[in-house]
Amino acid sequence: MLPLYKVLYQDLKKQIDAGEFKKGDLLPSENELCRVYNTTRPTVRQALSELIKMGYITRHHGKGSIVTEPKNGLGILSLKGSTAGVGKKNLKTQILVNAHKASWPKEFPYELSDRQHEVGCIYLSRLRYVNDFPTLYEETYITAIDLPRFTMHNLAKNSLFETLSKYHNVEVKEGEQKIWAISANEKLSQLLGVNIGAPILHMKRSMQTSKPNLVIYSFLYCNTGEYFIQDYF
Amino acid sequence: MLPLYKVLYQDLKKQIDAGEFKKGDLLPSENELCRVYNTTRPTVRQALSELIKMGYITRHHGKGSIVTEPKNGLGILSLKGSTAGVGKKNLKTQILVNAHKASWPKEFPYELSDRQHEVGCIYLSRLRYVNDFPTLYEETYITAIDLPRFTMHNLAKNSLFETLSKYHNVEVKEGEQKIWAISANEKLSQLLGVNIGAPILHMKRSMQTSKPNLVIYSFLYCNTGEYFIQDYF
DNA sequence: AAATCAAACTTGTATATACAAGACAAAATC
DNA sequence: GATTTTGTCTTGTATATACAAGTTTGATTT
Repeated sequence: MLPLYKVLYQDLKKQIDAGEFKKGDLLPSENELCRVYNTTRPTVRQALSELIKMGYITRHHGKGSIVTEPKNGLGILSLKGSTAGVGKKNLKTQILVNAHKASWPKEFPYELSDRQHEVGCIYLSRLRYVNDFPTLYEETYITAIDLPRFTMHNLAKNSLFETLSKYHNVEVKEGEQKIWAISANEKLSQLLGVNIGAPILHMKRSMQTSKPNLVIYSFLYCNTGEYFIQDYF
Repeated sequence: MLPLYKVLYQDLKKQIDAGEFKKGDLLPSENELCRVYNTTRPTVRQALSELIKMGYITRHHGKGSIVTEPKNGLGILSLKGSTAGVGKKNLKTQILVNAHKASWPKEFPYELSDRQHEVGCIYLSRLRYVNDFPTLYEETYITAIDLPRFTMHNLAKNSLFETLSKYHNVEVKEGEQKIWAISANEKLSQLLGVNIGAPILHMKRSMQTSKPNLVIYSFLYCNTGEYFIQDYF
C-alpha cells in the first residue's frame, strides 16, 4: 500500500499537470487538505515537500502554496522521469534498440558489484522528439534482477519508471548525475539532427531503487538548441 | 535565532566537510542525535532531510545514514574531476569585476518585480580555477535590498553564500536552474582557455532567499573538458 | 476617509508518541 | 555445523498538539 503522503503528492501533482491548478494559483491550505484527506499537518507537509522538490509549488510563510507550473524545460533532472515539463502532447518517444537482455559493456563508467555482473543487464536506447524535433538520445542499462518479461512492455507509450513501478514493484529512490558539454560526433549529429561539432549536453546518471543491487544507469545526449534542461532545488 | 534543525544541519555539514565523517561512514542514529541535541526525531529528521537534499548523505531503511561525499560548495552543485572531487585546496577564485552597485541589464532573462527594479542590483563576476586551470566563469546579480557595505567583503576567500549568511542574515532557500550546452564565443574562449566553438556548459540559476524580493541570479559558464558538474537527487 | 489595531487566516518550528518495516546479529533449533 | 528464529537496532510513516510568526482582512478608532 502506498503511503498516504505519496497518495496526496500524486493527487496534487496530477491536478497540477491536468491544469486544474494553474500557475500562480494558491493550493488549498494545509489545514484544508487535512480535512479533505482526513489526516494531520505533518503528513500533508511531507506531501507538499515533495511537490517543492519537484518544482511544482513554492510555499510562502503566512500566505500559502503557490503553483509554479507549467514548466517549459525538459524536466529530465527531476526524479520521476522525463515526461513532465514539455507536456506529453509534444513529446514522442522512438525506440531505437528494443529492451533486451545483454551483458554489461566492457568499459562501463560505473563500478558494478559482483551480483550485478552475475545477472547482467537490460539495455535499451530511445530517441525523444519534442514537437517532432529529435532532442534527446538516451541509453539505458537496467540491472536484470527480478525483472521477468520486462522486455515485452511498451516503453514508447509508458514511461520507464511507471513500468518499473507498476509491473515490477521497483521504485526509484535516489541518484547522482554528472554533466558535461561535449561536441556532437557523427552518430549524435545524425540522431539529433545537428552539425558535427555542435554543442551537446551530456549526462551520466545512476539511480538506486527500492531493490538493492537493482541500479539503473542512463546516459543522455541532449540538443539544447531549442529546448533546455531545467531543475529545482 | 536559528531554528534548531538548521543548527543541527550545519553542525553535521561542518563535521562532514571537515572530514570527521568520511565517505561511507555511518552517521549517529536519529535517536542518538536526539539525545545529544536534546530534541525529538521529527526535528532530527528535518535536519537529515536537508543533508540529503544537499547530497551529503543517503539514508537506508533499517541501516542508517551513510555519508556519501564531502562536498565542496560551488553553491549547490559541486565540481568533480575524473576520480576525486575538487577540494578547496585546488580551487582558486579570481574576481574579474568587483561587487558594485548597478542597475539591472536591459535584457534580463528573468522577470523582475517592481521592488527589484527600484533598488537595483549588485553585480560581480568571478573566474574559478581548478588546479590553476580556468574552469568556471560566473556572473552574479544580487538584488540590492538591505545589503549595506556588501561590496567591501572579500568574496575571493569567502563564499558568497557564507558572506550573505554571516554578515547580512540572508539564507538561500530554494531555486531553479536551466542548463544548456553552448559554443564558446571569443570572450569565453579567452576566459576559459579553450578554442572558439568549444562546447561549454551554461547554466542560468535563480535563487530565492529568506528575504522576500532578495533574489540572486547566477549565470555560469563551465569548461567541462577536464572536470564536470555533479549533483544528487 | 484614512490610519490603526485586532482577529483570523496562513506556514514555520517543535515536542511527544506510536507502530510498521528493514537490517543485522545473537541465540535457539534442527 | 547449518538453518531458523528472535530480539534489537535502525529508519519510515503517522497522529495529535502547541506555539511562533508572516499575511490578509475587516472592524475600530482617529
